[in-house]
Amino acid sequence: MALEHLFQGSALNAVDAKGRVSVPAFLRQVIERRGEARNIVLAKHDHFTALSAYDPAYAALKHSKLERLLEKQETDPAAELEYARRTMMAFGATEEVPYDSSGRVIIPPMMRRKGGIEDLALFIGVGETFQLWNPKLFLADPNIPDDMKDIARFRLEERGL
Amino acid sequence: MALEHLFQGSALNAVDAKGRVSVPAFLRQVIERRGEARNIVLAKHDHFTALSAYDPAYAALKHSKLERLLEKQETDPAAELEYARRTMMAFGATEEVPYDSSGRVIIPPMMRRKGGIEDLALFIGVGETFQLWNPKLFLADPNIPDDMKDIARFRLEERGL
DNA sequence: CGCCATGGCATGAAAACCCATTGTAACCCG
DNA sequence: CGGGTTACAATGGGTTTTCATGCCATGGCG
Repeated sequence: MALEHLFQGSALNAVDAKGRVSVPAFLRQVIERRGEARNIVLAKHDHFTALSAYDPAYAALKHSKLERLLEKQETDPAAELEYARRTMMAFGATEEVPYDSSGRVIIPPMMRRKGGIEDLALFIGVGETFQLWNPKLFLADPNIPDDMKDIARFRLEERGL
Repeated sequence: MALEHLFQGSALNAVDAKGRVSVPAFLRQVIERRGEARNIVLAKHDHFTALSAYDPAYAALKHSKLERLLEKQETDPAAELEYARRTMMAFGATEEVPYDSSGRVIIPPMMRRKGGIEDLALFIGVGETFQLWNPKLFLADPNIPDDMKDIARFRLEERGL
């Protein structure tokens, strides 16, 4: 598989009182180039207290990826259990939300809690998908490279924070 | 992988008050031969206080390389974390900027700071990618060969600096 | 009848776009 | 070989468009 259009770049946007955020235009462009949809799929990130996001078309791709993973591991019962867990997470634990004409989505309350999102959302493109972080949690996470944290700090500064 | 068209040569261009720079025509030609895009991807250089730049097609190539690496390593959690870090650096820590009809890009403020770029940008083609340097930092860096510094000095002289 | 969710509108800042100027390098023609 | 001319590159400035975001209007539901 080789996706033509990849998510990249970073931005820090405000979450308003209603839980709305502008999805950065450069990410929306990728979504709309990949397919027709003006929706994004939100999921809790596998390893981080953050949200993972992508376009609906990518969800299908993700499914086939999981299948390939299973096939590699043949008939190992533990692997099958792992597969069941992952597919459940990949589809059950997600929410699809539309963005309006000005590019804003409402982050569903459950996702907002799962991702630890408060009044600021740090968007980070990571190729096939992008992530939404609470910048505070991003800076506190020991698994994030320092160079990335510098970027988060810069984004905060840009806003005078 | 072996790219057909390689970046080579050097040039010294002005950064104007708006943060704009002309990307040298001979570098733009390589970008446009490699793909359709009229964009460049900017990233902080791994080792130097300078920027690394390339075309979007090269970014996609980099991505598929990372993916293949991951699939080889099965589902080891440590490997997945490492993959997450790498993709975050490769895509989150970069910015894609378009150049206009006269071949200029605006260097985003964050990149400008990370690369130490002030009012002059020294472009250096290094094959698969090219670099943007503050000529002052270039001349001061002990890791740069003297012959390269001579070139930088010559570019400065050309401008009467 | 009031409240809350949702979608549309208004604003200020930033970025993309367009045109004009200058210098330089390639080219042509005598 | 030289002089003139043309083409293109780099840069300055001004104008329009887009973006993020606050605010308001609308409408369904209690």
